[in-house]
Amino acid sequence: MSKPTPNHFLRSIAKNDLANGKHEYVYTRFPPEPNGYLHLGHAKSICLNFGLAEDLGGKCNLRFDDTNPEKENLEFVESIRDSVEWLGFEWEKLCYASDYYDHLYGFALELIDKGLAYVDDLNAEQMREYRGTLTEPGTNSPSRERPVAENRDLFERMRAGEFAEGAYTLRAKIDMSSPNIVMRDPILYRIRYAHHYRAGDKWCIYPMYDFTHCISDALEGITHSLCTLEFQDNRELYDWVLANITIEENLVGEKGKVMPRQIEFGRSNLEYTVASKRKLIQLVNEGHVDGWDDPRLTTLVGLRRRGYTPQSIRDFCAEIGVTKKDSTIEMTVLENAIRHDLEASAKRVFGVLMPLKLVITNYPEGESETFTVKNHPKDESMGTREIPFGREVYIDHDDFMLDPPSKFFRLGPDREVRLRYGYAVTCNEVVQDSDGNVTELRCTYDPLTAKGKTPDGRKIKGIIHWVSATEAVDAEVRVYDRLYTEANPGAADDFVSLINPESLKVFPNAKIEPSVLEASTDDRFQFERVGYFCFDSVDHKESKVVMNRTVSLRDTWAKVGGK
RNA sequence: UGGGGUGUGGCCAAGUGGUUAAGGCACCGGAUUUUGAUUCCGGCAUUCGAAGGUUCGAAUCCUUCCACCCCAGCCA
Repeated sequence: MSKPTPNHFLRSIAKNDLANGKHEYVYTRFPPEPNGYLHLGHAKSICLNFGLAEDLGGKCNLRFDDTNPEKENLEFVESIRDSVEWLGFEWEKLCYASDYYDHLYGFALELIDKGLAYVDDLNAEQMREYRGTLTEPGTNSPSRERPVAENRDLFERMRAGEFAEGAYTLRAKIDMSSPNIVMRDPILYRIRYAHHYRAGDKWCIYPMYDFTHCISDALEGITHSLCTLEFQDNRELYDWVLANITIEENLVGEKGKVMPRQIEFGRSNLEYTVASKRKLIQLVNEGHVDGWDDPRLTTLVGLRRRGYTPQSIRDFCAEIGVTKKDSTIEMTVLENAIRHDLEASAKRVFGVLMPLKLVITNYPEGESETFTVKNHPKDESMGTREIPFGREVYIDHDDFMLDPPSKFFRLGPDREVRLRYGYAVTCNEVVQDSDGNVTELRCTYDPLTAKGKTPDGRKIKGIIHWVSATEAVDAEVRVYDRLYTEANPGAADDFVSLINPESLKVFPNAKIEPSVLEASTDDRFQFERVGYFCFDSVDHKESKVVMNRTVSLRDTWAKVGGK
């Protein structure tokens, strides 16, 4: 099932760098900011960075890009670590940009001393005005020609906490008329009196991303710094910083100096989902979903709770590829990945979501039997299990119609259907309540049809699943559907109004075959003819079975118009 | 209108001047099937954003044009 390694452009670059001796090894890093939970987009980056290193015999660090204390915390760090591990990747080193604050400060001093950075007293609004526009060059700040000694003094005092937030910034002295706005004297440091979840209160100045990221890469000996397309303009600054500081050695990386190269790749979006952190926070805070791990979300914790396997997500990432253009992936690609994995690995069981009692009137009262059935139709190594059968069983409401069309291969008045692994039964009587709802079916069975046999050779097209009425386990089953009614909810003004009201259907009275109770809590099942299910990691207890539908089976009947 | 990018079937995506333009997903047929599942076979771009040009030969090279995305946070 594991696919051949896809040869995308980044892999070609890395292999080429190895082949021509530019690098002796490939060293990548996955650098999330710990300001939220990881989602599928991050999985793409994780699979890319860790996968490339794995593939080419290199290394990959997990690095927290934690330079904005106001948004970051330990809970996110732990969740991110957990998700990366869950996906099955091992980092060479666990790093934090905040561990480089001392080094970073030193490099800032170096730039000041070289006359390549200056302390500016423009406020945010003034700075915007001086920056110019997309089509007009900026103008130099009055502080731009501040003498080196004064810059150094001011910067040291910024660090010492002598100034208010926003009073000063440290800026790189590059070119206010650069066509690339990133290069118009970018801010390197800002004053923030904020507690850092890791560095505590040691600092009141914090380095900006553009200054931090390239240096972090260099310190760790990263060879290929992969990031998304929107950082393409930042690459010029990335290179500028590294070209203008002195890195004697890679302080925490491999020996020898390497100049990391930033290369960008396109993001992938999934239809019917949103990935923006802001929107996810809104969904959680306004209670539209159950939390960051709501099974309808494509956060990694959500997908995990939904029943997605790490393998399926890795396969998905391999399937969508890596290119230099942003893409929008159809939901079926993700679904195919998990179906493919679970088809091979999930144990088959019977589960009935909407139970309809079926009484076999000619089956001896008080008697019962058990059938020994395969846990997987093709994989003998998965063994067998016993399922109890008796006079009363539950079948799914969907498998009965009062007035079925001819194409409906299931049960209806006077129709015959096979109870899978058991006998053929014919429906003789339909019991309805005063509202006309079907409440019970009374059938007769043909004792000669045990175990799939039909001695007289008659064809029984319909086969349905069932569960013993006396032995079945009660369960709550949650069936999920896409969270939005439109393919690109993120583009709408009010994405909340696009939430699919049927994204969660709860079946509180489901009946499941008893063998499920013997399984471990992270086992996954195929309810035959229905879909793939797992136990809900939050609400499932021994005393109350709660299961989630990961994904349905392909259903050509539903497509024809059955449901 | 400045700069940086991208355009191959419904969605992804190989392809880097030379057989009939890989593959996956989706879709449509058909076979097998005690899951309308799986599996299996078959179909699905005379055409690569457009128009010119170079060449014996182009999705691949050149020119022009068009479309879309990103950049004016003391976020990352």
